[in-house]
Amino acid sequence: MTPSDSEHPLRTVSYVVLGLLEAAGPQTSYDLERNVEISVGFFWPFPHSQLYREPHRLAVDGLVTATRESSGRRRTVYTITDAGRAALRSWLAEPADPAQRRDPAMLKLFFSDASPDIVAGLAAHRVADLEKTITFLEQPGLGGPEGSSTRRTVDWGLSLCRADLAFWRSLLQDQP
Amino acid sequence: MTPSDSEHPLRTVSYVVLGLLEAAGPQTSYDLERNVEISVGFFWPFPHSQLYREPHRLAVDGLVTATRESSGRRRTVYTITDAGRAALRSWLAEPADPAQRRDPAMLKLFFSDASPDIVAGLAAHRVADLEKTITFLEQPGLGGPEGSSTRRTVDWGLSLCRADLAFWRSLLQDQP
DNA sequence: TACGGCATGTAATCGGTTACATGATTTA
DNA sequence: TAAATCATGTAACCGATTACATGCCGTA
Repeated sequence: MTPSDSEHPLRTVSYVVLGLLEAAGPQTSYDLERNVEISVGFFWPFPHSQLYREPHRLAVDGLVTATRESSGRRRTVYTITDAGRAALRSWLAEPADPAQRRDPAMLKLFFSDASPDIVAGLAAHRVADLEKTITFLEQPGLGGPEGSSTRRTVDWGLSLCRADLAFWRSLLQDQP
Repeated sequence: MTPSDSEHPLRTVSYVVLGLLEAAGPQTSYDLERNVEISVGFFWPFPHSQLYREPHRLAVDGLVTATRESSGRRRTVYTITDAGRAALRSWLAEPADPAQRRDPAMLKLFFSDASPDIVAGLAAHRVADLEKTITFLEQPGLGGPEGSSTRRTVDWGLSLCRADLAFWRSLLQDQP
């Protein structure tokens, strides 16, 4: 075992950084932020400060290299290393942890017996939000070419949003 | 404004505690843990330590009362107060924050271009997990009577899991 | 009455989030 | 050239999670 690996345990954000560097080439933290925003961040948001701190950590462990511009904005461009690629692939090969859903509206519905009159408004808001999201995801060309991984992500988002929408709509019908 | 309210800002877990105390009556932290486990926790898990610390905080602000047994396990039973009920209802009436989804499997799929051969295994695991979950949720009588809020929660979980399952299954078919 | 597991609680770490701070480009 | 916004980064707080620690209770 080389001394460069096995330092800090990696978290989800680590693999997001590694994955984006692998998929879209060397980037600054700002580039990462932009790429997250239009892809992963849509269903797994990070505050931007994580995208500044995390690559720095990865550099310490040798999973990325950092080169800082000597003039101008002196920004840092990160590049994935072979060790980084290995870590990424190893993570990809592990079984995935179970999914979590955090839906405050659902929570309120669950406790709505304490004031049943809120259900209609809750559902109406949820329906409007989901319709907006679905419209966004249905933009032609959003996910890229058929069969690409970004396209699959969008399709997945769409099907889950539609199921969610159907639920809240049926709730509206049941108690108008 | 009385001095007892308006202290700490409340978080999601606060309302889960208040909601459970309102719905299921006075409880100990352990009772809360059990109730979370079979309901809310199914889609919004908390570590048990939160269910010990949070009611304590709520007691400080007068949203619950705490009575400690003087013998035996000396456990603390919490009861929601009128102020607590008011806080709960006020939260219920506010518009809900948008839902978040955290799905590590989806993340791996998104980055799977770095090693495409993992997709089949990923999908297979996901399908198996989702089938197990769905079987669990389909247990007759799990959600309680038709039209109850727990029942609606279960129905919602079912429809989302089914949409998720359909997605991963179609992925398996596309690339066997 | 001894033992094992259930129940109860607390302490400390670790990471996410918020907030601040500054410099570089662009545009009016 | 001044103002506004974009880009870049850092620091501190706060809460969630992990881990520990202990005591009660049922059972053998």
